[in-house]
Amino acid sequence: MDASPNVGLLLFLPYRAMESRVLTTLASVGYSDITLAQARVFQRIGPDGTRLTDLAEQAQVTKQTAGFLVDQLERTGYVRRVPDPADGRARLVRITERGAAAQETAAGVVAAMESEWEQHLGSRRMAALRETLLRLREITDPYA
Amino acid sequence: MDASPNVGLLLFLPYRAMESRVLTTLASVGYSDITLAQARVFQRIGPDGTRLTDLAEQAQVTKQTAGFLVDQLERTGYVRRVPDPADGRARLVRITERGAAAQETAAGVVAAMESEWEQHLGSRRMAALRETLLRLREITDPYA
DNA sequence: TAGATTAGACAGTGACACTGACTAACGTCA
DNA sequence: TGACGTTAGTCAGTGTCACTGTCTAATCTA
Repeated sequence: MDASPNVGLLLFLPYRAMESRVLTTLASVGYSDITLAQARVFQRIGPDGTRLTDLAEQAQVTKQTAGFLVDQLERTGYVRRVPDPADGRARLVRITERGAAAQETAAGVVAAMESEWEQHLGSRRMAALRETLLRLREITDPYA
Repeated sequence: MDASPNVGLLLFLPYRAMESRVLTTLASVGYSDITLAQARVFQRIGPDGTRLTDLAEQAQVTKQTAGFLVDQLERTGYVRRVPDPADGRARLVRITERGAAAQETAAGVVAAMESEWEQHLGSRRMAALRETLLRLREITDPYA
């Protein structure tokens, strides 16, 4: 198993490396009050706001869990809830200015790490990787 | 972000798909008392047994957490602890027969899923994916 | 043999994630 | 239009996971 790990595990290793780099960088520049689980929900919020139920579905957690995480994000000022004009039952989770700033920082880290990978793999392999993963997504992401 | 998700997220999606398929399959054939966190530790156990500290390092959790998970795996009969002949302080975590049976089932699911992916991607792309991920591992896995 | 290191356990705490039960708003259809 | 099923979200309670800090016993080193 160490000789040739399965592809699932091989996918996980770089994913985890990126995730933890993003989080430690965020913490080091002042966003130390955000956790992994919060980030996973946060990154699914669209530019015009997203409903709690949709966030829960995409992050594959229950509505209750998503609500709990959004509570925390709201308390620390990264998001706020506003009524959904289209549906009186629903509310939209929107990113605040603080949230947008954090998002920008995170995007920078992601870009930097991707370029490190490209350095190591070569741009051709990197492009092929991206394309292959997009294809794989078709059969592994129920929300694509 | 939905138009072109970052590579980190793209890596995560198939990984999660495989992980959850393995777990649900295990549960459906009688191994319903194993959790995700336990599985992550379990799959790092070598054929001759592995020390708790090594498991903790590879799974990137603390010794305490690893010990907690091994406790559970021991209680449900997947592993047992035996003294390490080479070091009186240490004990080796070994896979039991029940554990080996579960491991075989899991390996079957992984193989089936990989072949699904190969069907979808074509064998050439699949081989390239595997090779690229192995290269990426060099710079993203501290325990490679 | 004294001192530093290492393997592992115990206690306590906080973060997630779940099920189940509930309210309120929406949509439909007779 | 009003009863009925559905959907959005919350509240309460529970179990799992992962952490820090502290401790012991065995091992290694000088």
